[in-house]
Amino acid sequence: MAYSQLLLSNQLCFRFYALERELMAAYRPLLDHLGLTYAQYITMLYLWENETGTVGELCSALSLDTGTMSPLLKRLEASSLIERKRLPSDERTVMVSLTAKGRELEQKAITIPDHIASCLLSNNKDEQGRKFQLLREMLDETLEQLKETRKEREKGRH
Amino acid sequence: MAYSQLLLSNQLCFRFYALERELMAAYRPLLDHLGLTYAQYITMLYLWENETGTVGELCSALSLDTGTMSPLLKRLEASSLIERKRLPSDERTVMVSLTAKGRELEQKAITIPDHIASCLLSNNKDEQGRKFQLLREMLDETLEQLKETRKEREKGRH
DNA sequence: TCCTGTTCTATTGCGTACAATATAACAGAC
DNA sequence: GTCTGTTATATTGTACGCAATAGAACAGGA
Repeated sequence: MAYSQLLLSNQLCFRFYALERELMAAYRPLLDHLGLTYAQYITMLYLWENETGTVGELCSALSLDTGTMSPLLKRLEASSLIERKRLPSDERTVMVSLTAKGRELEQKAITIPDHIASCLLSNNKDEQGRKFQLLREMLDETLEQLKETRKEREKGRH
Repeated sequence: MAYSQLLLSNQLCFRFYALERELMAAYRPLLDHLGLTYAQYITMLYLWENETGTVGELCSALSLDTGTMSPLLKRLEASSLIERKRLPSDERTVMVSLTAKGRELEQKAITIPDHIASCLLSNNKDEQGRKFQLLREMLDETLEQLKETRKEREKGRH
């Protein structure tokens, strides 16, 4: 027999894990229509917002590893949505920027947030709106707490 | 310039995405100690709780695809933590069960939930306890809503 | 200039995650 | 018993996600 803390039904983290994948499943048909994966989508979100960015800035903003970002950017470049150019001032740095085609794609994406919201919301939208505001705050707090704990852990190892 | 709904900072889903990976990062050093990944860990959680299960039951309980579960179980079997046997009564069905070694591993795992909780909690633990109760409820509601929407979407396609 | 250490990106290897497909075993109709 | 359709699992191919490593470019000191 299992210890109660190890029961799946008691695990907050399993809920996050399952919810994240269910969310991705909600995005998938919408993003298929744009020819993007979710990781590629948030990369485009960053670029629609900032026009350009280095690989490091993208990794940092999206909390992604270079081992994920590097091939992802190559695929976006292969789709002609972005360009990659090394800076003349520092040949180590790769600057990523939108192509015309990449900029145009934003028009196709603007309906996505509303569509996802309709998957998340049920009946009484007003109450739900307040609830999601609260949820967002709790997620931000939790994320901040996790990052802090992680930093301390990593500091302790040096 | 980007549309406000497409701003990363406004996206609830990006928070889930980032939080899920930060959570996995918190688990990783603990699970490394057991020689498990998170997906393998929740599979073991299921088996510690239920002793046995078919591949389909595991997939359903953990919301995982057979394409994920099948090789995962092979790795757990290679680590001698589980056994896989086809049922004599129905040769299509594979029954998964714990080995003695797999059952023993639970002892090493019982400290993990407390450790993760300490990564999630900050100062005033009492208030945080209530907060996480609320968070859990909201995650359950959201997950339920997403699954329902998904079912309707899939029903609509047939 | 040469050496050393750092920074920035890319690559490799392993383990998910999932769509699509394959395969074997079963169940029922005839 | 054979055919047909269904069920349960496995396999293949693509794309993350991340640790570890590699490699090129830069910065500063002797």
